[in-house]
Amino acid sequence: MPSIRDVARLAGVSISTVSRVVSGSANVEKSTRDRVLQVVEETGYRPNLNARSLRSRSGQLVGLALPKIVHDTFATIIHHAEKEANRMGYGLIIGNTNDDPERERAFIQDLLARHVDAIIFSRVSDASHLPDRVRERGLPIVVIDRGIEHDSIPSIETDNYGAGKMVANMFLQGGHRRIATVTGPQIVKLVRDRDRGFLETLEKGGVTVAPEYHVESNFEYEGGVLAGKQLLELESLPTAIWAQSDMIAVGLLKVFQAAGVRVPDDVSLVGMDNVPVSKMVTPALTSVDQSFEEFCRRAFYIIHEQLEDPTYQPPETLVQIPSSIVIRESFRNLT
Amino acid sequence: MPSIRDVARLAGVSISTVSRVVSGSANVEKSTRDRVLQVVEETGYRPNLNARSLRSRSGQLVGLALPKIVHDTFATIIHHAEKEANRMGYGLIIGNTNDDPERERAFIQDLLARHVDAIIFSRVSDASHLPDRVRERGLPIVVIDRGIEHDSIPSIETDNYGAGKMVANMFLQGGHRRIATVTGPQIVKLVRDRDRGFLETLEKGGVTVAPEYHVESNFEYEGGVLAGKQLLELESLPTAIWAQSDMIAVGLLKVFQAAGVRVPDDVSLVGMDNVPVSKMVTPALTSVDQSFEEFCRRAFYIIHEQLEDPTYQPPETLVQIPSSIVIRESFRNLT
DNA sequence: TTCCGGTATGAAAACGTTGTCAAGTTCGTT
DNA sequence: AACGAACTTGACAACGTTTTCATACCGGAA
Repeated sequence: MPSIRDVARLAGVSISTVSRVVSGSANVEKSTRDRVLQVVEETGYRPNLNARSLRSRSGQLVGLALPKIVHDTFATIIHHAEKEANRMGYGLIIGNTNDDPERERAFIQDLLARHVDAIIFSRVSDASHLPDRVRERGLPIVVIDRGIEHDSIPSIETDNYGAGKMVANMFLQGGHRRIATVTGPQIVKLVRDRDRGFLETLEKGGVTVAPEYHVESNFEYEGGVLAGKQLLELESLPTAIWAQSDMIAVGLLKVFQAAGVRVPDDVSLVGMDNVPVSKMVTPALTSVDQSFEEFCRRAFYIIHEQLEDPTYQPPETLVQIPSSIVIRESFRNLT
Repeated sequence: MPSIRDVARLAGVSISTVSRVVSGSANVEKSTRDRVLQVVEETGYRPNLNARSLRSRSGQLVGLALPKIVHDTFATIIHHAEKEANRMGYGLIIGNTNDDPERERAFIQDLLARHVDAIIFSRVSDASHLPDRVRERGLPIVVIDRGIEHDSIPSIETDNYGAGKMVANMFLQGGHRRIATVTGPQIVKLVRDRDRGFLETLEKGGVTVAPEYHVESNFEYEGGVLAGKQLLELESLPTAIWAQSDMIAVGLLKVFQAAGVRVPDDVSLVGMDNVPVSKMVTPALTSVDQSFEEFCRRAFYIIHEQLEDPTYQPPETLVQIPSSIVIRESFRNLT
C-alpha cells in the first residue's frame, strides 16, 4: 500500500503538494498536478483514511444504529442508508442494538472511539439519554423512524397521525362500521400517534372502535398471530382491520386462513410498511407505504449540512414525511 | 473526548504507562495500574481507534461486501456477522455491491483505504479477481455463501450437492415421479451443484426430470412468478417441485393459488433458505435450511486465526456446511 | 561491598495525513 | 527600476497511538 510519501518521491515533489493535489484544494500548477495525478494513477495510491481522520477529524464514516436487522423495515433502511452514504462518499458502519440499552451504549461508545463523522439512530429506547451524550461530543446525530421529542436533535418520521387518518377515511368510505385495529406497543409514541389519527377520524365519521376490537400487540408476525387468535374468539369479527405493521397483518391473515375466514370477503385487512412480503401473500396486502428512502435522504442531507457548517440547524427539529396507501387485494368496499 | 495524554497527566504517569495499562499487556505495578484504571473510569477514556490503527495496523474493523441488502438471506448474514463481529470486538462496515463489478471494486478500494483488518465477501462476481488483489495486500479474506475455486482463499458454503440429494430423496420416498425444479441462474456454481445433486439422485432412483420441468430462473420472487406461469402452460403439472430459493417458491405458490392449483394437494412445493416468510405463507413452506450463523462463525474464526498468525491456513480451503430440511405444510407424500 | 538480572517506568520515534507558515517566483503597476 | 500582490511550493508541527530503547530501581548472589 503506497503512502503519500512514496507518491511524493516518485513525482519529485513534496508531501504537501501531493496532499494538495489529492484533496483537490489549493493552487497548484497544472504541470505538477498532472505529474502527481499520473503517479497516483500508476501506484494506485489511496489516502489512508485513518490518518486523515486522525489529523483532520473527518474519516468519511457514519454510524447507523438499528434495533434489529433481520426485519424488512430495517433491511430497507440499511439499503437506502448505504445508497445515500455511498452517493455522498461516506462509509457506513452498522450496529444492532437489539433494543437493549446496554448494547446501544456499547455501540455508541465504539462509534465515538472510531471518531465517526455522524450517527444515525433508528429508534432509541425512549428513555435513553444517549443522543444527548453524542450531542455533547459535537457530533451530528439524526434519529429516524421513531422520533424523539427533543429541542435540538432532529428526528425524521412518518406522519403517523396522518397515516391513521388516511386508513380511517378509507374504511369509512368503504362503508365499514365494525372496525378493529391491532397496534404495536402503546409505550411507543408512533403507535399512539397512529392510533389517535385512526380513532379520532373514525369517531368523526360516527364510528367507535369497541374495546375488544382495539388490541395491542408487538410489530412482529407472532404478535399478529396472537392478536388474530384473540379476535377469532370474539362473538363476531369486524369487517375491517388495520394492522400497524405488515408483519402483524400477515400473522392475522395466516390464522384467519387457518380458521376458514376469507380475506377480504369476510374481513378486510390493511397493513403498514409496504414491505416486499405484502405483495407475495395471497391475497396481496393493501398497505401503508412509508418512504424510508426519503428518511435516509433527509437524514444524510442534514448530516452533510451540519458537517459543512456546525452551526447549521434544520428548519424544523421534527420532520414528518407523508405516507400513501398501496392498494392490493386484501381490502374491499362493503357497498 | 479525553486522550491518552489527559489520562496520563491526571494519573501522574507517562503516556507509555497508560498505553500499557489499557492494552493490558506488559509489566506494570498494581498500584499504578489501579490509579490509571480509575482515571480511565472517571474520564470515560476510550482509545482513538484511528490512531491505533494507524500505528499498529489493527483497527478492529472488518468489511462485509454483499450483493444485495433487502433480501432475507443477506439480512440474515448481516445479522449473524454483526453478532460475531461484536462478540470478537470488531466493528463491521457493510457495502452493497449490487452484483456490479464496478461497485465491488470501489467498495474494496474503500475498505483498503480504511485499512480494515479483514474482508468477508458474500458472493463475488465469479469473474472477479478482486480477492487476489486483496490477498496481495496481505489481508485475510473469506468468501461465504458462494464459494470460489481458489487455492488460497477460503470459501464457506452450503453443501449444495448434498442439499439437492436430500430433497431428491425426500421426493422419491414420498412416491413422487413427475418432478420439476426451478433453479437459479446456471452460471452460478452453487446452482449447478444443487442441480447435479438433485438430478443425479433422482436418476439413481429411476426418475428423469423432463426438460420442460427443468426451468432456469433467478432467485427472486419475480423469477418464481414467471417460472410458475411457464409451468402452468404445460399439458400437466408435476406432482412435486423443488425451488432453489424460498422467494422462488413463494412466487410459484402465488401464481398457483391464483390459478386454483392447490398446494400441496395438487402439487408439493419445497423451497430453500428457510427465510422468515416461509412460515408466514399459507401453506407454510417446507424448506432447506442453510446455517448462515455457522457461515459467519467460521468466517470470523478463520479471520481471527489469520490475524493472530498470518501464516495460518485453514485446513481446507473450501468448507461445506451441511444443510437440513424443515418440514412444514407445502409437501406431502403421494403414497 | 560490588555486580547482575529482573522489573517498573519514561522519552522519543514512528504511523500517514493535513494545515500553517515562510520562502521563492512571477508578473503587473507605478 | 522598484515594489507589491498573487501564486506556487516545501518544511515542519501536529493528531493519538504503540513500540522500541534507555534508565532507574530493587534485591540477591558472589
